[in-house]
Amino acid sequence: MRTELPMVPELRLDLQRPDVSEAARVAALVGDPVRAGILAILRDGPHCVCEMAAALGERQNNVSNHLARLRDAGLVRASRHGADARWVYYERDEAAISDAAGALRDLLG
Amino acid sequence: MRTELPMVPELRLDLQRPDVSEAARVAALVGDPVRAGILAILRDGPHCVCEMAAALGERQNNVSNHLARLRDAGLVRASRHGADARWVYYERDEAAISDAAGALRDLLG
DNA sequence: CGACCGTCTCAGCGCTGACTGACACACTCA
DNA sequence: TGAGTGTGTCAGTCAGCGCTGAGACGGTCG
Repeated sequence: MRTELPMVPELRLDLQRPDVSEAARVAALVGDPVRAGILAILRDGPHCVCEMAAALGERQNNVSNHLARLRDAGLVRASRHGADARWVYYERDEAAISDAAGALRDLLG
Repeated sequence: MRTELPMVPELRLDLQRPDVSEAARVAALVGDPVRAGILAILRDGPHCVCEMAAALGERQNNVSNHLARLRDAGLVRASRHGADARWVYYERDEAAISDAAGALRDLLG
């Protein structure tokens, strides 16, 4: 039972709408299990699409779709393999991910 | 241009599917702008539903719906006002929110 | 060159989830 | 007791998103 609540209800209707668009945008991206799994797999270095698809139990084009979302958001980068350019390796953009984590930390304290 | 990539493509199909269910669950919750706004407003102490609805520009029953989602997840607590029990004040459960932030920090580094 | 491979793109479909309106509930006050 | 207020709940509706299949692209190897 909280005692610091005001004894008389005093509505505070002057509250400003907080700007949480960035945090919500990032959280909605990470909120998908496939995209969260991709970011988790890429923690230990670059991987190609087929490796991640196999690890996640998802089809390649599906993983590719989610990778495009993460790429558009700037959270991952793509680069073709030097020896066999058919393989596309993805890696995390740690700077962008750090910014995203900062927005979430600002919201969740 | 990364030079530490293997010169010959060696598929690593032994990757384990990482467990990101908790992080994805939390992120999907925070991924909604209304719920993110609620958590932001509650950073400066308890507020009743009508205050948050006014600040967010949303209807009371809609905010109440989102509060139920956050309540079921344990991120917020509800308590009726001592003087006028019609008002329901919500406050953040900092322990649960800290756990949620930990799961996201573990994923985003 | 042609066959094959890994990846990307996109229309289509199905389903989840947010918003709404109406109603019910708990409480206060005249 | 009745009206009025703040909140909760629920079915209905609809936009949005994820998954799929088919096709196209770029690259490799014979």
